[in-house]
Amino acid sequence: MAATQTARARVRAELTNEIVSAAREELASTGAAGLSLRAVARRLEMVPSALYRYFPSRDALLTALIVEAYEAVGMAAADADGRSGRNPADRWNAVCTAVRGWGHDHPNEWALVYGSPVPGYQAPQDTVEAALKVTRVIAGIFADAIPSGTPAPGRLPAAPDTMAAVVGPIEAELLPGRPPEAVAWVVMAWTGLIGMVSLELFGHYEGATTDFQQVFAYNMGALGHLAGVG
Amino acid sequence: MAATQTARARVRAELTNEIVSAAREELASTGAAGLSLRAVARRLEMVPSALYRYFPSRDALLTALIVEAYEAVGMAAADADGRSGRNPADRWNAVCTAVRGWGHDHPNEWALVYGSPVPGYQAPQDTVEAALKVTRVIAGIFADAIPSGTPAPGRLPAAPDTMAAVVGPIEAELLPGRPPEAVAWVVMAWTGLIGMVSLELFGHYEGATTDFQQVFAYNMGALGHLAGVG
DNA sequence: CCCTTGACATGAACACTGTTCTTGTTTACG
DNA sequence: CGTAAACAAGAACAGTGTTCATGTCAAGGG
Repeated sequence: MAATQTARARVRAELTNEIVSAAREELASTGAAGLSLRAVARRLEMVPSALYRYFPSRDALLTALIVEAYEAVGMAAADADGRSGRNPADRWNAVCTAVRGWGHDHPNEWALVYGSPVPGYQAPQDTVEAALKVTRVIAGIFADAIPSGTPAPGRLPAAPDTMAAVVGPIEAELLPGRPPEAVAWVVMAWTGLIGMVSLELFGHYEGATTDFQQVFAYNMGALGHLAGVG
Repeated sequence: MAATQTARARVRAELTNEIVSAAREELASTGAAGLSLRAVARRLEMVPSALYRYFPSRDALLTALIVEAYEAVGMAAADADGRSGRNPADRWNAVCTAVRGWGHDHPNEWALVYGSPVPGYQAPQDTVEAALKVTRVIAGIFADAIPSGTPAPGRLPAAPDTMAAVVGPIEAELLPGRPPEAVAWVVMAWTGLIGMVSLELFGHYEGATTDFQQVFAYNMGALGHLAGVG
């Protein structure tokens, strides 16, 4: 029967969620590299091998967490964008603040998705789609800030002719009709945002400043300004 | 006697170097998280516990590799800077290319220093000094490009008054007498360079472009231009 | 010169890890 | 009702970092 099937499937889905939740808590406390499948099992009062009925390997569990994290940070960015007004600069700054805030609240999840990849781990296709969420938000701001057909300002060096072809796929999807430089702006903005939060969370500004929040805000503002949403 | 002491100390130093070398090879092949102390011992035909005479823990061995990597990438940057001419734009581009090239040649070392920190690992003071090498090279280019006392151009929003105090320590050391915005430029440039290479090596531009080399070159050029060395 | 001290190497052991396999047990379906 | 599949349990394997007791050897002092 379909009802019994769904019953079994439902308890299975429930337990799968519980496993992911336990893994998330474990990740939050011990970090990505130290995430132990056995510790997750202990937390659930299960035997380690039982987890293999739900996830074929530790990497599969990690993948679930990665997708979750990508979607969470993407949601944080989208929410912040939605709550801010129509001004591109405000939207950009709001997104930067939100993304950085999420990273501070979930440093281990951040390291999991934006840190060094686990050796031998090959990102499945599920993750790359989830990873695009933040990019889409940023590209959306730029797409609104740069009307279609706008010529490139002289502030930036002209992109080489091949640039459009090089980044063709994402340009067509996210920034149709915009000048080829626009893709570079989005890449610069995204790279600057993710890069700066990463380097901060990974401790690379340690001792360089007494109030990184201020440096971050100024730099993101400047970056947005230069890239065209200022 | 001093001679005998140095003899023993010398063989000890030699063996220490051999251990680090073996660890470096091991790192290059298996990655940072998979670096196994026992595998290093096997490579040297030693018993694992013997390594503890030379390094108190696996983390200490990692620290040695981290310092080595920082110095290597810093050397690559400094060499490229030295080989290029006096034009700040050329120097900046040369450094970017060199740093990215080093990262491509040593992806695991890159992940070790710029990737997610090992959980529980606390960076000793040795590493932070070595980590500054690249920063110094970049700051040197900016210091030469921006004569002391130059007012900030209107291209960037003015830095808040507190900015100078916030980043005071490194400003005084690396960019004396430059406008407070100069520090932000260096931070932006360094962040953009390290961030972009990191995100590339960690696979975050996968599928976004067919020729990342070109995107990188263009973006670094634009970044340098905007930050004042163009 | 002997003899003690300390550095070194060894191998066994401990507490872990991810993963697999075998053995029941329960649950759904023809 | 009986069968086949899903599940849980526990033991086992190979691997990890680290510690400890034991043996071995060179250096230095009395």
